[in-house]
Amino acid sequence: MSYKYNPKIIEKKWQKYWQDRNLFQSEIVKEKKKYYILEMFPYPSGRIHMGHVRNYTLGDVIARFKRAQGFNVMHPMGWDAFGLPAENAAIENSTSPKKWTYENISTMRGQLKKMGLSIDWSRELATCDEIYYHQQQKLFLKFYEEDLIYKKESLVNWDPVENTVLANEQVIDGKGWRSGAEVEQKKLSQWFFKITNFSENLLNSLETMEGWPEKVKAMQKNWIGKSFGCEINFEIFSNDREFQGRKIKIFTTRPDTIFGATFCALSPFHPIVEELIELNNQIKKDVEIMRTQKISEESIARNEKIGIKTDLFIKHPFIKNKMLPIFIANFILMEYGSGAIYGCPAHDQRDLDFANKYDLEIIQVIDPDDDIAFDKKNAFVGNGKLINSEFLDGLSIDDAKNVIIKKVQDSGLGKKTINYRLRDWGISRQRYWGCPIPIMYREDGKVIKVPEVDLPLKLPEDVDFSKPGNPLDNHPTWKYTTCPKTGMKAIRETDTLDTFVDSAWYFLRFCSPLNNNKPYSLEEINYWMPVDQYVGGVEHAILHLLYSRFLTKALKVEKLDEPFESLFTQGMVCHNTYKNDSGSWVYPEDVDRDGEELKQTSTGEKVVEGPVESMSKSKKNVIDPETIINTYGADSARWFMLSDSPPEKDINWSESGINGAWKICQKVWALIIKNKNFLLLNTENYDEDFRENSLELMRSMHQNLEKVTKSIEKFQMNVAIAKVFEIVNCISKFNVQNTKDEIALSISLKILIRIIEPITPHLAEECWSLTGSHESLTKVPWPKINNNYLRKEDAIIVIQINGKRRGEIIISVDSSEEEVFKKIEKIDNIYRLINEKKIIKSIYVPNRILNIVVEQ
RNA sequence: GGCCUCAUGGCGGAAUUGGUAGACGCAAAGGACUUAAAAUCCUUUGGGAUUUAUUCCCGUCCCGGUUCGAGUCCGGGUGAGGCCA
Repeated sequence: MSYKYNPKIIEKKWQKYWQDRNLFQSEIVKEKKKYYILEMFPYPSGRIHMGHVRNYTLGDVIARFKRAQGFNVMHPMGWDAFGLPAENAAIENSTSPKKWTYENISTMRGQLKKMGLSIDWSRELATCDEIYYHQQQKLFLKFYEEDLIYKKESLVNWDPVENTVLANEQVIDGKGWRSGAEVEQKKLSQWFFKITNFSENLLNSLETMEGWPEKVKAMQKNWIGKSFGCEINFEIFSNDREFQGRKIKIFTTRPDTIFGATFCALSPFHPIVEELIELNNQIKKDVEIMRTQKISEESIARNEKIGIKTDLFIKHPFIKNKMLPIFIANFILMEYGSGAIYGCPAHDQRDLDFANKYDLEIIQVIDPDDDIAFDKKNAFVGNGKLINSEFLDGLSIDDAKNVIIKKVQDSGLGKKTINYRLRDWGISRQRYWGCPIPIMYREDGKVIKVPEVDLPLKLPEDVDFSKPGNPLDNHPTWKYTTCPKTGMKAIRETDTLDTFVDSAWYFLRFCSPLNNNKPYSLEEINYWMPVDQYVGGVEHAILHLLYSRFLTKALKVEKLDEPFESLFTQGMVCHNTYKNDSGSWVYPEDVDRDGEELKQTSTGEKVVEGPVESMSKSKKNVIDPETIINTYGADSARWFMLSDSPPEKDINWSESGINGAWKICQKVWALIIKNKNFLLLNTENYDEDFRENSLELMRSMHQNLEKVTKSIEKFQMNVAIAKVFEIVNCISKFNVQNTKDEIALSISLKILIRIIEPITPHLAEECWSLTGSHESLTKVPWPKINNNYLRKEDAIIVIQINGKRRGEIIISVDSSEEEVFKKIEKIDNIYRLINEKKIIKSIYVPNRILNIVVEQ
């Protein structure tokens, strides 16, 4: 047998072994405790990348670890397979999105299998499978009936050249990514999920979700953005009888500043504005320009604040004869509050910028608690006491809010309101490669559901991508149909569903992926859900995770309220970037190190090393996982992904890192081969009665075993790896002197093999086969930690004088303070420091530290 | 601008949650083996001082505090990152 470990042959061998025996197939076993481990499923872009390797290695370690601990583990895999890139590929390579997607899936499935993941492939699904979107269409109709889905006019990014709707990420600097045309805002009728019905629920549940990172919970909390505010109805003052005396409902989160209000601003989409533009051509022109601008919170913050002055005023409710001018302003969202605000320039930066621009009055109503000077450029938004505010004077901001809200309510002017930043979830996409929406519009104007028996409503395959716009809409026949009840002519909905809908329930579908009658089976869900551990990138902290939580709640599946018990967000994989003289990015494998100089192999150009950044195709700082697996083996790649950096932090890919991983795999193999005769010893009943160096070995084995176990549980894979190193070092140094030692060594080697299985499963199985066992290591339980070996006979006690470390002693465990004192008298260095000095006090922590405080 | 994280050797990072700072790995240097290289193995490695020791001083971004004792807790600052503006 060779001392050199050859992963190429051995990894293939065990992958086949696992597959042939269906070792990772999972089914309900009522008497066993279940464990559902899930990693965020990949988009089938073509090939796996290092981010996937890290993500799925982490999940697989947990899956294998939990299996070893006796859990009934489900570890499925699928494909987030709908989406825009398939359409882009279709246009570029004149292939069909379906063909492109399934080919990619096939490639990537092969790559994942090469990683040796313990996945239950019998549960594989792709969201573009008819069987999957068939069930999703049923869910759509269910939610439509329950009034959780509705249609309304909404703004979209419109590319006037491509004649198509753009996703936010396709708008770059306000221009279409492909055409470069100025993107316009266009109103389209679109489908929405009433996620806002669940705002409070989604917010409250966060409190109880202990398995989630605080960071992610904080992001979701901000996103939902609950705030208390006040609606106040203001009366319009105008010379025009049309408007005079009418009311405008204004929303504010700062009702305390009402005496500092100096203007009113309306969204360009406000109903009053609709009337105004009919009367005044200039306003109409200006508003129309304003309406084409992108309006989002972000762009509002960045864009210049622009207002259109109207002839209207509102009457201040508490200051007699005070009139505030009404503007139409580009920084007011119709979707937030009531689409109308009053501006208090002294205490809101946005309002101040606006007031300065249009030369409006600025009235300070808050007197800062601290001596902070503020001026015409910087609004004061800190804490303070009310001034210039009549009956509010002298109150704190919070008190003033309560008083004014009460006053507003008592006088019938308005009411206290709770406001959420969270908007309803727009799920319409004017795209082809997505789940068709099972709705049709009858010629009499009625909206008709496609009957369940007619589902799935399939995507047509003969589509033409050469024309701009939505291929479904352009299809010559697909959208023309007839109402099944009346026979009237009808036109199908040509929007498809946002791919976030696909991924918001796939974790439920994994429980019964082949069920053709229902989206999910209750029995399976009751057993498997919730997901015990979800692992994925933090970039999905808000949308995907919030949508998944919403859908789970909306489905009301018995007691299931939250889908993911625990969440872990792993860091990214980074690499150095390289640029050549011509300024273009260079692939790392195309860089040659010639002493200090870097050269591009293919062109001979000089190369400059740039900063370390997350791997991305655009910067070419990518390493292909398959190349790495072919060269070093999957086990080395897996080891590297877990070592060094904590999983939640970014990891930097390095040649020396993967080399180190390769070396340790070889080292373990060499260690096992060297001692393979001892592996055959029967160690079943030899767990006690070790002495001297074998006792030493057993102690460090069990101490480290405990640390490995706890570290994996805490997701500190880098620490677990460090402890495995210590175990390897201990065993390597061990000298066999008698038969007891042989047993101790044999036990230790078997522990080592068992605990590296989650990390390097192929290597571990191969080593295990040398023990004479004919069983897969995956069936062998995790080693038991024997507490006898954790207990020590001696303790090292650190001696401190006045808090400074002055030495240490070794003394039997649980010695008293007196015994420790007795012992240190014999130590010159310590004795000389405490001798003839008055001991003021001493602090003794048994088995750890003795601190003696002496008079200086 | 608001909220939230984080800051430890040349590098990635440990540290029983207030109790020996720098585990483990990488890199580096020296040595062994070899005709040579690779591989492997051994030794050293936070900085400084000296009397080279069971020595002393400094040291976890900076300033201050609490404590017998602070990388860990509190206050202030600086810097980096994230989310929301």
